[in-house]
Amino acid sequence: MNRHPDRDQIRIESVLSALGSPVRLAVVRVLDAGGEQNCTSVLGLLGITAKSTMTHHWRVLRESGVIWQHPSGRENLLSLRREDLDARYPGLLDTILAGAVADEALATASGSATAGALASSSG
Amino acid sequence: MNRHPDRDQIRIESVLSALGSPVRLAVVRVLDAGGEQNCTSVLGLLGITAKSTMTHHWRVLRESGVIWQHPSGRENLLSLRREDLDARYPGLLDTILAGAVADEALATASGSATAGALASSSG
DNA sequence: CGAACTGTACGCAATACTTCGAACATTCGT
DNA sequence: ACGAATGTTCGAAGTATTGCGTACAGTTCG
Repeated sequence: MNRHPDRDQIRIESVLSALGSPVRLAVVRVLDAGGEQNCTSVLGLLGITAKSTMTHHWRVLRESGVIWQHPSGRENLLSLRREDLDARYPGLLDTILAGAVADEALATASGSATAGALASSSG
Repeated sequence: MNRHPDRDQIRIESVLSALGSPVRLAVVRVLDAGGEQNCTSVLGLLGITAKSTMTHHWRVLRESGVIWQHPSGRENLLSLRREDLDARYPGLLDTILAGAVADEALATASGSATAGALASSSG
């Protein structure tokens, strides 16, 4: 049921497409900062209210090879596939993550309300 | 008329979203390998037949800050915004480009017909 | 077993993306 | 001015994405 792609099945187009969404990029940032978490935890840090909406995004991130998703008890733990992504595309994840931070610095300069959510998760 | 974003206006989400499309990623690879070219040249290397379709993609790439597009005579020359992208997201472009090559190596192992188009442009 | 908790599956509506053809604007060569 | 070449703009069709609510499945605790 998990449908994780093999490491060699991961494609850059799918990864970029998955991370091209503000919601999913935010998810990745949360996972990078906070490590393995359950769906509700990540959901709480975003502006999405419906769980079914996020189930869709987990799916996109999972099937593109960006995240692991493995059940633990009644929870479904999410984590970054760092090892695989770094192996296939060295530096990509860090560059994108750093880019998101850089973007935020410019966005806050213009005045953005949603920018604070991720900034607070790093402290 | 060209609607190029300023360097500080570029956002990683837009860049990733733009490059998440197979067609546009291929365009970027062609521009990286072949330098400044006109639309028809790039169009010829892809499987798209309609010029109006590519006009849409130029627009996406241009407005996301990935390419420059400047008229020269009756042509419209396309080129990568390497300096700006490298300044905003150091290493991102090279990593993605390298990732596309790496993907192709795995894709050709499985047998892909479209893979050859880009491989030949790097020689 | 039954209740609460966590997350998925399905269907639906709104929106965006992708692609194309036809018509138009601009430039170059004569 | 005329014709060829290069792209853009517009309108339209097909497809994909996004987000939500409801219903459902599995786990934990009493």
